[in-house]
Amino acid sequence: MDGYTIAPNAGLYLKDPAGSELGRRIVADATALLEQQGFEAFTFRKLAAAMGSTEATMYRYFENKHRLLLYLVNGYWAGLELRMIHSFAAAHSPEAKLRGALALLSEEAPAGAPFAGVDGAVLHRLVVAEAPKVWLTKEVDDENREGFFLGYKRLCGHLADLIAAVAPSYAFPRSLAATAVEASQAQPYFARHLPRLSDLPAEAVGSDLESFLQGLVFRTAGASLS
Amino acid sequence: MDGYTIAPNAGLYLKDPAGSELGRRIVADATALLEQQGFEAFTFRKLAAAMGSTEATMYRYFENKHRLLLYLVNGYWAGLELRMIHSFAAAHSPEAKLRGALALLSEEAPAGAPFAGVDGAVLHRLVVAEAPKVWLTKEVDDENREGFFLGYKRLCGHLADLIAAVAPSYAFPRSLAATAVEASQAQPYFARHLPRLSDLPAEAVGSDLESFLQGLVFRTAGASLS
DNA sequence: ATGAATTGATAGTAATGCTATCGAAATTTG
DNA sequence: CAAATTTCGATAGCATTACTATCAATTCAT
Repeated sequence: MDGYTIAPNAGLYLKDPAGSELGRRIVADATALLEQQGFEAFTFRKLAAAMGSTEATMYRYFENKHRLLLYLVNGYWAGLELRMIHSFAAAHSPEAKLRGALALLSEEAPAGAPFAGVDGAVLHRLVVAEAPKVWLTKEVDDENREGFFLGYKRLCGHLADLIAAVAPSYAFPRSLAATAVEASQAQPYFARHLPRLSDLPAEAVGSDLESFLQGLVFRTAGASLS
Repeated sequence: MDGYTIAPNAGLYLKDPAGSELGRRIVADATALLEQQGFEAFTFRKLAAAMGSTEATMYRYFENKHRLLLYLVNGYWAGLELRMIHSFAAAHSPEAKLRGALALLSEEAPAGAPFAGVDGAVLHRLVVAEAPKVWLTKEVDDENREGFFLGYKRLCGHLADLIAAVAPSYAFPRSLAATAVEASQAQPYFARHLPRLSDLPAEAVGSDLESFLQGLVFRTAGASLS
């Protein structure tokens, strides 16, 4: 957020949307429209119409809507990583860092949005509902080679490192980290839409989610909980 | 499989594909083509061409490709539930049942396919790669009301019941059950395509996945591992 | 054997994803 | 300040997709 920026976004756009007013409006309006319509129903035509521009212009910034979604999702993860790193400064033990990281994952309405003019809660809902579609495609391997998933991998990496630090003998720190992050996204969604798949309340999930995640990670890794 | 069948598939088709030779071929060929092309690139036209029939005929069995996918995914889960229930007969304690259930979840190439002429391993890969798309849509709530996710909810329900039996004081049995099932699907995918998100080997994931899941569930719930 | 259901064949429509061209406006550069 | 370049809006167009409709041939049930 401040000063240095983690930007694993290169290659995701044709023209950097952060570099122009129009580009920033595309990102902001796209986030809102994507969240409201869902990825399948979202089109560049609708987006252009909604912001009084044209389809061709959208294609000048992003190759297609899949890349646009990837850009947004990546920005979300990069923002989360930044806040996570920031939170590490206040913690002194790896246990405390891990606890803080899991608390961050449990926030439904992240404070600072990584994009200007984008509501953090809306972006969060968008990511929860659409992010898996970003890697569940036949192009995963190509896109992974191009570094399009670095944001997510780095976020999980921090968590995995902390788990390994807290419980050096645990055999699956990366799997556990990824599982916890996935659960932090899936559980609130299930709580709201498929409540039989969750014990969390449909709303104000935050604190329950946090204690679920803490238990999941600390106990599985074999470290005591504080 | 034998005798009584769990069939939460009503409403997913326009005409029961299990009731005709053509219908069964549609299901079998669709599974193969979906797995090979991915949901986005898959079309009823291609399917019809591949099996020497016509697009219109596909639409006589399924409203659209989303419903078809739902039908396949549901069948997969129903089949898994059946094998799980079957495995319970051999186990005597809830611990043993839970352990057996997690072992089943770790199989990459399930033995008995729920559809005639469908390779279990192919269906498994299809479900891993496409299943989340089935509930990550704007129509979740409607489709949930129509019972389209019963297969998955029941499967997770069995697991949650066992967790609750094994660790009655644990607060999040359902969340843990769903998280374990999700991880059983996501981890092999990550191992193969985004290996930094997993500690499992890219292939022959089975036994490592099983020990990861066992640890995840038993230790989180607070029961000892056998 | 006859009526009903099933399928194939073909056509057609609206929407989607994407590319191309052109000129006006804005911005940069010399 | 003028010229060159980039940016953007406007419009058109095309192949594909998702889906519906119609009709005749065939199969199936009674």
